[in-house]
Amino acid sequence: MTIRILLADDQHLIRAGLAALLNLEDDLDVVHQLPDCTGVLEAIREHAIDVAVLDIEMPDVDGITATGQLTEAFGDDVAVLILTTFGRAGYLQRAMAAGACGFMVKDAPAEQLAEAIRTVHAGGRAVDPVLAAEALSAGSNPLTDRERDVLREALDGASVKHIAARLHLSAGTVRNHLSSAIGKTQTSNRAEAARMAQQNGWL
Amino acid sequence: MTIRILLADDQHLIRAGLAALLNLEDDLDVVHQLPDCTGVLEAIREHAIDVAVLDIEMPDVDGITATGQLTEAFGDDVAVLILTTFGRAGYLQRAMAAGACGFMVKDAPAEQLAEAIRTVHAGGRAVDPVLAAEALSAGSNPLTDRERDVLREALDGASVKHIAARLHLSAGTVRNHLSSAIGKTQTSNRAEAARMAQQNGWL
DNA sequence: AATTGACCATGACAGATGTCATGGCTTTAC
DNA sequence: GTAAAGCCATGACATCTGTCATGGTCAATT
Repeated sequence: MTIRILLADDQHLIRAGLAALLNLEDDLDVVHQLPDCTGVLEAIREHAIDVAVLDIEMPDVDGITATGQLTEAFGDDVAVLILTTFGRAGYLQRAMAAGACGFMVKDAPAEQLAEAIRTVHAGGRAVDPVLAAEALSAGSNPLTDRERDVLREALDGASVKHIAARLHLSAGTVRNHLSSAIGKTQTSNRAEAARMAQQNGWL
Repeated sequence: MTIRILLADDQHLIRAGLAALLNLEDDLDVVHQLPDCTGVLEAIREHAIDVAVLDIEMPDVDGITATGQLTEAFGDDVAVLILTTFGRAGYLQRAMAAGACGFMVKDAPAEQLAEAIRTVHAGGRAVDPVLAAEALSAGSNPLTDRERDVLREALDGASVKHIAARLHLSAGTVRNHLSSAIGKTQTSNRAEAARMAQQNGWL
Protein backbone atom coordinates (compact mmCIF):
# COMPACT_ATOMS: atom_id res chain seq x y z
CA MET A 1 0.00 0.00 0.00
CA THR A 2 1.68 3.22 -1.14
CA ILE A 3 1.36 6.61 0.52
CA ARG A 4 -0.22 9.13 -1.87
CA ILE A 5 1.54 12.51 -1.66
CA LEU A 6 0.73 16.03 -2.76
CA LEU A 7 3.62 18.47 -3.17
CA ALA A 8 3.29 22.28 -3.14
CA ASP A 9 6.29 24.54 -3.77
CA ASP A 10 6.54 27.64 -5.91
CA GLN A 11 9.88 26.75 -7.51
CA HIS A 12 9.31 24.31 -10.31
CA LEU A 13 12.77 22.70 -10.24
CA ILE A 14 12.65 22.14 -6.49
CA ARG A 15 9.22 20.60 -6.77
CA ALA A 16 10.31 18.27 -9.55
CA GLY A 17 13.50 17.37 -7.68
CA LEU A 18 11.69 16.48 -4.48
CA ALA A 19 9.16 14.45 -6.45
CA ALA A 20 11.95 12.51 -8.14
CA LEU A 21 13.58 11.93 -4.78
CA LEU A 22 10.40 10.67 -3.13
CA ASN A 23 9.38 8.49 -6.05
CA LEU A 24 12.58 6.53 -5.57
CA GLU A 25 10.98 5.06 -2.44
CA ASP A 26 8.77 2.06 -3.07
CA ASP A 27 6.11 3.01 -0.57
CA LEU A 28 5.81 6.69 -1.59
CA ASP A 29 4.05 8.10 -4.62
CA VAL A 30 3.86 11.79 -5.51
CA VAL A 31 0.56 11.90 -7.36
CA HIS A 32 0.04 15.65 -7.66
CA GLN A 33 2.05 18.89 -7.61
CA LEU A 34 1.02 22.53 -7.16
CA PRO A 35 2.93 25.82 -7.58
CA ASP A 36 0.83 27.34 -4.77
CA CYS A 37 -1.99 26.34 -2.46
CA THR A 38 -5.01 27.86 -4.17
CA GLY A 39 -6.71 24.67 -5.38
CA VAL A 40 -5.37 22.42 -2.68
CA LEU A 41 -8.70 21.28 -1.22
CA GLU A 42 -10.08 20.07 -4.53
CA ALA A 43 -6.76 18.47 -5.47
CA ILE A 44 -6.68 16.45 -2.27
CA ARG A 45 -10.24 15.22 -2.73
CA GLU A 46 -9.69 14.40 -6.38
CA HIS A 47 -6.44 12.48 -5.94
CA ALA A 48 -7.20 10.80 -2.61
CA ILE A 49 -4.13 12.31 -0.96
CA ASP A 50 -2.71 10.83 2.24
CA VAL A 51 0.04 13.35 3.01
CA ALA A 52 0.36 16.99 1.86
CA VAL A 53 3.92 18.38 1.79
CA LEU A 54 3.66 22.18 1.75
CA ASP A 55 6.17 25.01 1.48
CA ILE A 56 5.38 28.16 3.48
CA GLU A 57 6.64 30.93 1.24
CA MET A 58 4.30 30.83 -1.73
CA PRO A 59 2.34 33.42 -3.71
CA ASP A 60 -1.40 33.80 -3.08
CA VAL A 61 -2.24 31.14 -0.47
CA ASP A 62 0.75 30.25 1.73
CA GLY A 63 1.36 26.89 3.36
CA ILE A 64 0.23 27.82 6.86
CA THR A 65 -3.19 29.18 5.96
CA ALA A 66 -3.60 26.18 3.65
CA THR A 67 -2.84 23.93 6.62
CA GLY A 68 -5.65 25.59 8.53
CA GLN A 69 -8.07 24.99 5.67
CA LEU A 70 -7.00 21.36 5.37
CA THR A 71 -7.37 20.43 9.01
CA GLU A 72 -10.77 22.09 9.08
CA ALA A 73 -11.95 20.25 5.96
CA PHE A 74 -10.34 16.83 6.41
CA GLY A 75 -9.31 16.54 10.05
CA ASP A 76 -7.05 13.54 10.57
CA ASP A 77 -7.72 12.05 7.13
CA VAL A 78 -4.89 14.09 5.61
CA ALA A 79 -1.53 14.61 7.30
CA VAL A 80 0.25 17.92 6.65
CA LEU A 81 4.04 18.18 6.58
CA ILE A 82 5.49 21.68 6.31
CA LEU A 83 8.74 21.89 4.36
CA THR A 84 10.34 25.33 4.39
CA THR A 85 13.62 27.10 3.72
CA PHE A 86 13.64 29.08 6.93
CA GLY A 87 13.57 27.43 10.35
CA ARG A 88 11.84 30.30 12.10
CA ALA A 89 10.36 29.69 15.51
CA GLY A 90 7.20 31.63 14.71
CA TYR A 91 6.63 29.60 11.57
CA LEU A 92 6.80 26.36 13.52
CA GLN A 93 4.46 27.65 16.21
CA ARG A 94 1.91 28.91 13.71
CA ALA A 95 2.13 25.74 11.61
CA MET A 96 1.54 23.44 14.55
CA ALA A 97 -1.27 25.66 15.82
CA ALA A 98 -2.88 25.41 12.39
CA GLY A 99 -2.82 21.63 12.62
CA ALA A 100 0.37 20.53 10.86
CA CYS A 101 1.72 17.10 11.81
CA GLY A 102 5.35 17.79 10.91
CA PHE A 103 7.83 20.57 10.22
CA MET A 104 11.11 20.26 8.30
CA VAL A 105 13.69 22.63 6.86
CA LYS A 106 15.08 22.18 3.39
CA ASP A 107 18.64 21.57 4.47
CA ALA A 108 17.75 18.56 6.55
CA PRO A 109 19.32 15.23 5.50
CA ALA A 110 17.54 13.71 2.53
CA GLU A 111 16.57 10.38 4.10
CA GLN A 112 14.79 12.29 6.84
CA LEU A 113 12.08 13.59 4.52
CA ALA A 114 10.79 10.15 3.52
CA GLU A 115 10.95 9.05 7.13
CA ALA A 116 9.00 12.10 8.26
CA ILE A 117 6.32 11.42 5.67
CA ARG A 118 5.93 7.85 6.93
CA THR A 119 5.77 9.11 10.50
CA VAL A 120 3.02 11.67 9.94
CA HIS A 121 1.08 9.20 7.80
CA ALA A 122 1.14 6.77 10.70
CA GLY A 123 -0.39 9.45 12.90
CA GLY A 124 2.84 10.60 14.54
CA ARG A 125 4.54 13.96 14.66
CA ALA A 126 7.82 14.83 12.93
CA VAL A 127 9.52 17.98 14.14
CA ASP A 128 13.23 18.80 14.10
CA PRO A 129 14.21 18.61 17.80
CA VAL A 130 16.60 21.55 17.49
CA LEU A 131 13.89 23.72 16.02
CA ALA A 132 11.38 22.59 18.59
CA ALA A 133 13.67 23.61 21.44
CA GLU A 134 14.33 26.93 19.78
CA ALA A 135 10.64 27.59 19.32
CA LEU A 136 9.95 26.84 22.96
CA SER A 137 12.69 29.10 24.22
CA ALA A 138 11.81 31.89 21.82
CA GLY A 139 8.45 32.49 23.44
CA SER A 140 5.45 33.70 21.52
CA ASN A 141 4.87 36.66 19.29
CA PRO A 142 4.74 39.79 21.50
CA LEU A 143 3.55 42.14 18.77
CA THR A 144 0.02 43.46 18.44
CA ASP A 145 -1.82 43.40 15.10
CA ARG A 146 -1.09 47.04 14.39
CA GLU A 147 2.55 46.73 15.26
CA ARG A 148 2.85 43.90 12.78
CA ASP A 149 1.11 46.04 10.18
CA VAL A 150 3.54 48.92 10.51
CA LEU A 151 6.56 46.63 10.67
CA ARG A 152 5.47 44.89 7.49
CA GLU A 153 5.32 48.25 5.76
CA ALA A 154 8.66 49.27 7.26
CA LEU A 155 10.37 46.18 5.84
CA ASP A 156 11.18 47.84 2.55
CA GLY A 157 12.32 51.09 4.09
CA ALA A 158 9.20 53.20 3.77
CA SER A 159 9.08 56.52 5.66
CA VAL A 160 6.67 57.25 8.50
CA LYS A 161 4.59 59.47 6.24
CA HIS A 162 4.35 56.73 3.62
CA ILE A 163 3.33 54.07 6.13
CA ALA A 164 0.77 56.41 7.67
CA ALA A 165 -0.77 57.08 4.27
CA ARG A 166 -0.98 53.41 3.37
CA LEU A 167 -2.59 52.42 6.67
CA HIS A 168 -4.80 55.55 6.90
CA LEU A 169 -3.25 56.60 10.18
CA SER A 170 -1.67 59.76 11.52
CA ALA A 171 2.11 59.99 11.38
CA GLY A 172 2.34 60.18 15.15
CA THR A 173 0.42 56.95 15.64
CA VAL A 174 2.69 55.13 13.26
CA ARG A 175 5.70 56.40 15.16
CA ASN A 176 4.20 55.20 18.41
CA HIS A 177 3.55 51.72 17.04
CA LEU A 178 7.07 51.61 15.65
CA SER A 179 8.56 52.76 18.91
CA SER A 180 6.60 50.13 20.78
CA ALA A 181 7.71 47.42 18.38
CA ILE A 182 11.33 48.55 18.69
CA GLY A 183 11.02 48.27 22.44
CA LYS A 184 9.50 44.80 22.34
CA THR A 185 12.13 43.49 19.95
CA GLN A 186 14.91 45.07 21.99
CA THR A 187 16.33 46.74 18.89
CA SER A 188 17.18 50.37 18.25
CA ASN A 189 15.47 51.31 15.02
CA ARG A 190 12.67 50.22 12.71
CA ALA A 191 14.94 48.40 10.28
CA GLU A 192 16.39 46.15 12.95
CA ALA A 193 12.98 45.62 14.48
CA ALA A 194 11.49 44.63 11.13
CA ARG A 195 14.38 42.28 10.44
CA MET A 196 14.15 40.63 13.81
CA ALA A 197 10.37 40.23 13.57
CA GLN A 198 10.68 38.65 10.16
CA GLN A 199 13.44 36.30 11.29
CA ASN A 200 11.23 35.05 14.11
CA GLY A 201 8.30 34.58 11.76
CA TRP A 202 6.22 37.22 13.51
CA LEU A 203 4.98 39.00 10.40
CA MET B 1 29.07 8.57 -23.06
CA THR B 2 27.54 10.15 -19.97
CA ILE B 3 28.06 13.72 -18.80
CA ARG B 4 29.69 13.79 -15.37
CA ILE B 5 28.11 16.43 -13.12
CA LEU B 6 29.07 18.14 -9.87
CA LEU B 7 26.29 19.73 -7.82
CA ALA B 8 26.80 22.46 -5.21
CA ASP B 9 23.90 23.78 -3.12
CA ASP B 10 23.74 24.54 0.58
CA GLN B 11 20.35 22.94 1.16
CA HIS B 12 20.71 19.21 1.45
CA LEU B 13 17.21 18.27 0.36
CA ILE B 14 17.36 20.49 -2.72
CA ARG B 15 20.70 19.02 -3.66
CA ALA B 16 19.47 15.47 -3.27
CA GLY B 17 16.28 16.28 -5.17
CA LEU B 18 18.12 17.78 -8.13
CA ALA B 19 20.50 14.84 -8.18
CA ALA B 20 17.60 12.40 -8.27
CA LEU B 21 16.01 14.41 -11.05
CA LEU B 22 19.14 14.51 -13.18
CA ASN B 23 20.01 10.87 -12.62
CA LEU B 24 16.72 9.94 -14.26
CA GLU B 25 18.30 11.02 -17.55
CA ASP B 26 20.37 8.31 -19.23
CA ASP B 27 23.11 10.63 -20.43
CA LEU B 28 23.55 12.51 -17.14
CA ASP B 29 25.34 11.33 -14.01
CA VAL B 30 25.68 13.34 -10.79
CA VAL B 31 28.96 11.96 -9.47
CA HIS B 32 29.64 14.42 -6.64
CA GLN B 33 27.79 16.86 -4.38
CA LEU B 34 28.98 19.73 -2.19
CA PRO B 35 27.24 21.88 0.44
CA ASP B 36 29.46 24.83 -0.54
CA CYS B 37 32.26 25.61 -2.97
CA THR B 38 35.31 25.38 -0.74
CA GLY B 39 36.87 22.18 -2.12
CA VAL B 40 35.46 22.50 -5.61
CA LEU B 41 38.76 22.54 -7.52
CA GLU B 42 40.03 19.30 -6.00
CA ALA B 43 36.62 17.65 -6.38
CA ILE B 44 36.50 18.44 -10.07
CA ARG B 45 39.95 17.06 -10.68
CA GLU B 46 39.31 13.97 -8.63
CA HIS B 47 35.98 13.05 -10.22
CA ALA B 48 36.75 14.15 -13.78
CA ILE B 49 33.78 16.53 -13.84
CA ASP B 50 32.35 17.75 -17.15
CA VAL B 51 29.74 20.22 -15.90
CA ALA B 52 29.56 22.03 -12.55
CA VAL B 53 26.09 23.15 -11.44
CA LEU B 54 26.51 25.82 -8.77
CA ASP B 55 24.13 27.78 -6.57
CA ILE B 56 25.10 31.38 -5.84
CA GLU B 57 23.94 31.87 -2.26
CA MET B 58 26.22 29.64 -0.24
CA PRO B 59 28.25 30.00 2.95
CA ASP B 60 31.99 30.53 2.70
CA VAL B 61 32.77 30.40 -1.03
CA ASP B 62 29.82 31.46 -3.20
CA GLY B 63 29.07 30.21 -6.69
CA ILE B 64 30.31 33.27 -8.58
CA THR B 65 33.77 33.44 -7.05
CA ALA B 66 34.00 29.67 -7.49
CA THR B 67 33.20 30.18 -11.17
CA GLY B 68 36.13 32.54 -11.45
CA GLN B 69 38.46 30.01 -9.86
CA LEU B 70 37.18 27.26 -12.14
CA THR B 71 37.61 29.11 -15.42
CA GLU B 72 41.07 30.18 -14.38
CA ALA B 73 42.09 26.64 -13.43
CA PHE B 74 40.37 24.57 -16.11
CA GLY B 75 39.39 26.96 -18.92
CA ASP B 76 36.96 25.29 -21.32
CA ASP B 77 37.49 21.80 -19.92
CA VAL B 78 34.75 22.33 -17.35
CA ALA B 79 31.45 24.05 -18.14
CA VAL B 80 29.82 26.04 -15.32
CA LEU B 81 26.05 26.35 -15.03
CA ILE B 82 24.76 28.72 -12.37
CA LEU B 83 21.48 27.67 -10.75
CA THR B 84 20.03 30.23 -8.37
CA THR B 85 16.83 31.19 -6.59
CA PHE B 86 17.00 34.85 -7.51
CA GLY B 87 17.04 36.07 -11.10
CA ARG B 88 18.95 39.25 -10.37
CA ALA B 89 20.46 41.11 -13.28
CA GLY B 90 23.71 41.79 -11.44
CA TYR B 91 24.10 38.12 -10.61
CA LEU B 92 23.80 37.16 -14.25
CA GLN B 93 26.26 39.84 -15.33
CA ARG B 94 28.82 38.88 -12.73
CA ALA B 95 28.40 35.17 -13.39
CA MET B 96 28.95 35.55 -17.12
CA ALA B 97 31.88 37.89 -16.54
CA ALA B 98 33.42 35.25 -14.26
CA GLY B 99 33.19 32.71 -17.06
CA ALA B 100 29.90 30.87 -16.52
CA CYS B 101 28.41 29.12 -19.54
CA GLY B 102 24.81 29.15 -18.39
CA PHE B 103 22.43 30.76 -15.89
CA MET B 104 19.12 29.37 -14.66
CA VAL B 105 16.62 30.18 -11.94
CA LYS B 106 15.14 27.49 -9.75
CA ASP B 107 11.57 28.01 -10.87
CA ALA B 108 12.35 27.24 -14.49
CA PRO B 109 10.62 24.22 -16.02
CA ALA B 110 12.26 20.95 -14.98
CA GLU B 111 13.09 19.64 -18.47
CA GLN B 112 15.03 22.82 -19.13
CA LEU B 113 17.75 22.00 -16.60
CA ALA B 114 18.85 18.79 -18.29
CA GLU B 115 18.70 20.53 -21.65
CA ALA B 116 20.82 23.41 -20.38
CA ILE B 117 23.43 20.99 -19.04
CA ARG B 118 23.68 19.30 -22.43
CA THR B 119 23.96 22.68 -24.14
CA VAL B 120 26.80 23.98 -21.99
CA HIS B 121 28.57 20.63 -22.20
CA ALA B 122 28.47 20.93 -25.99
CA GLY B 123 30.18 24.29 -25.70
CA GLY B 124 27.03 26.41 -26.03
CA ARG B 125 25.47 28.97 -23.72
CA ALA B 126 22.23 28.56 -21.84
CA VAL B 127 20.68 31.74 -20.48
CA ASP B 128 17.04 32.47 -19.80
CA PRO B 129 16.10 34.96 -22.56
CA VAL B 130 13.85 36.98 -20.26
CA LEU B 131 16.63 37.40 -17.71
CA ALA B 132 19.13 38.26 -20.42
CA ALA B 133 16.96 41.08 -21.70
CA GLU B 134 16.42 42.35 -18.18
CA ALA B 135 20.14 42.31 -17.48
CA LEU B 136 20.87 44.28 -20.62
CA SER B 137 18.25 46.91 -19.88
CA ALA B 138 19.22 47.19 -16.24
CA GLY B 139 22.63 48.60 -17.03
CA SER B 140 25.64 47.96 -14.93
CA ASN B 141 26.40 48.49 -11.26
CA PRO B 142 26.78 52.24 -10.65
CA LEU B 143 28.10 51.88 -7.10
CA THR B 144 31.72 52.34 -6.07
CA ASP B 145 33.46 49.81 -3.81
CA ARG B 146 33.02 51.91 -0.72
CA GLU B 147 29.37 52.59 -1.42
CA ARG B 148 28.80 48.86 -1.65
CA ASP B 149 30.63 48.40 1.65
CA VAL B 150 28.44 50.83 3.52
CA LEU B 151 25.24 49.54 1.92
CA ARG B 152 26.12 46.00 2.88
CA GLU B 153 26.48 47.13 6.49
CA ALA B 154 23.28 49.13 6.25
CA LEU B 155 21.30 46.07 5.14
CA ASP B 156 20.54 44.96 8.66
CA GLY B 157 19.68 48.42 9.92
CA ALA B 158 22.95 49.45 11.54
CA SER B 159 23.37 53.10 12.53
CA VAL B 160 25.89 55.45 10.95
CA LYS B 161 28.07 55.26 14.05
CA HIS B 162 28.04 51.49 13.95
CA ILE B 163 28.91 51.32 10.26
CA ALA B 164 31.69 53.85 10.73
CA ALA B 165 33.19 51.82 13.55
CA ARG B 166 33.10 48.59 11.60
CA LEU B 167 34.70 50.12 8.51
CA HIS B 168 37.16 52.32 10.46
CA LEU B 169 35.78 55.52 8.95
CA SER B 170 34.47 58.77 10.32
CA ALA B 171 30.71 59.11 10.70
CA GLY B 172 30.62 61.93 8.17
CA THR B 173 32.28 59.87 5.47
CA VAL B 174 29.81 57.08 5.94
CA ARG B 175 26.96 59.52 5.61
CA ASN B 176 28.46 60.86 2.42
CA HIS B 177 28.80 57.42 0.88
CA LEU B 178 25.25 56.58 1.92
CA SER B 179 23.91 59.80 0.50
CA SER B 180 25.71 59.15 -2.75
CA ALA B 181 24.34 55.61 -2.95
CA ILE B 182 20.84 56.88 -2.22
CA GLY B 183 21.20 59.32 -5.09
CA LYS B 184 22.45 56.69 -7.53
CA THR B 185 19.69 54.26 -6.67
CA GLN B 186 17.07 57.02 -6.88
CA THR B 187 15.72 56.10 -3.49
CA SER B 188 15.11 58.25 -0.44
CA ASN B 189 16.84 56.52 2.45
CA ARG B 190 19.49 53.93 3.19
CA ALA B 191 17.02 51.09 3.73
CA GLU B 192 15.46 51.51 0.31
CA ALA B 193 18.88 51.96 -1.28
CA ALA B 194 20.20 48.79 0.33
CA ARG B 195 17.13 46.84 -0.74
CA MET B 196 17.32 48.06 -4.30
CA ALA B 197 21.03 47.33 -4.53
CA GLN B 198 20.53 43.83 -3.21
CA GLN B 199 17.65 43.15 -5.57
CA ASN B 200 19.83 44.10 -8.51
CA GLY B 201 22.65 41.91 -7.28
CA TRP B 202 24.95 44.90 -6.73
CA LEU B 203 26.24 43.85 -3.32
C1' DA C 1 -18.70 49.47 37.90
C1' DA C 2 -14.07 49.26 37.55
C1' DT C 3 -10.03 47.62 35.22
C1' DT C 4 -7.17 46.29 31.65
C1' DG C 5 -5.23 46.55 27.18
C1' DA C 6 -5.34 47.59 22.28
C1' DC C 7 -5.92 51.44 19.41
C1' DC C 8 -5.62 56.38 17.77
C1' DA C 9 -3.89 60.93 18.31
C1' DT C 10 -1.16 65.31 19.62
C1' DG C 11 2.78 67.92 21.18
C1' DA C 12 7.49 68.42 22.59
C1' DC C 13 12.26 67.11 22.76
C1' DA C 14 16.89 65.08 21.69
C1' DG C 15 19.31 62.71 18.61
C1' DA C 16 19.95 60.53 14.02
C1' DT C 17 19.81 61.12 9.14
C1' DG C 18 20.24 63.10 4.43
C1' DT C 19 22.14 66.96 1.82
C1' DC C 20 25.42 70.22 0.48
C1' DA C 21 29.71 72.95 0.15
C1' DT C 22 34.39 72.58 0.69
C1' DG C 23 38.96 70.69 0.85
C1' DG C 24 42.88 67.42 0.73
C1' DC C 25 44.85 62.98 -0.81
C1' DT C 26 45.79 59.36 -4.18
C1' DT C 27 45.49 56.76 -8.56
C1' DT C 28 44.37 56.41 -13.35
C1' DA C 29 43.80 58.34 -17.98
C1' DC C 30 44.81 61.59 -21.71
C1' DG D 1 51.14 67.89 -16.25
C1' DT D 2 46.58 68.17 -15.97
C1' DA D 3 42.05 66.45 -15.57
C1' DA D 4 38.97 63.12 -13.73
C1' DA D 5 37.37 60.02 -10.32
C1' DG D 6 37.40 57.69 -6.04
C1' DC D 7 38.24 58.16 -1.20
C1' DC D 8 38.32 60.50 3.42
C1' DA D 9 36.99 64.23 6.28
C1' DT D 10 34.62 68.45 8.45
C1' DG D 11 30.91 71.68 9.40
C1' DA D 12 26.28 73.41 8.83
C1' DC D 13 21.50 72.90 7.89
C1' DA D 14 16.73 71.06 7.47
C1' DT D 15 14.28 67.11 8.13
C1' DC D 16 13.22 62.64 9.96
C1' DT D 17 13.11 59.46 13.76
C1' DG D 18 12.58 57.54 18.35
C1' DT D 19 10.88 58.58 22.95
C1' DC D 20 7.85 60.21 26.33
C1' DA D 21 3.78 62.31 28.58
C1' DT D 22 -0.93 62.77 28.03
C1' DG D 23 -5.60 61.77 26.82
C1' DG D 24 -9.32 59.97 24.37
C1' DT D 25 -12.38 55.68 22.48
C1' DC D 26 -13.66 50.91 22.50
C1' DA D 27 -14.10 45.92 23.76
C1' DA D 28 -13.21 42.30 26.86
C1' DT D 29 -12.50 40.94 31.67
C1' DT D 30 -13.16 40.95 36.57
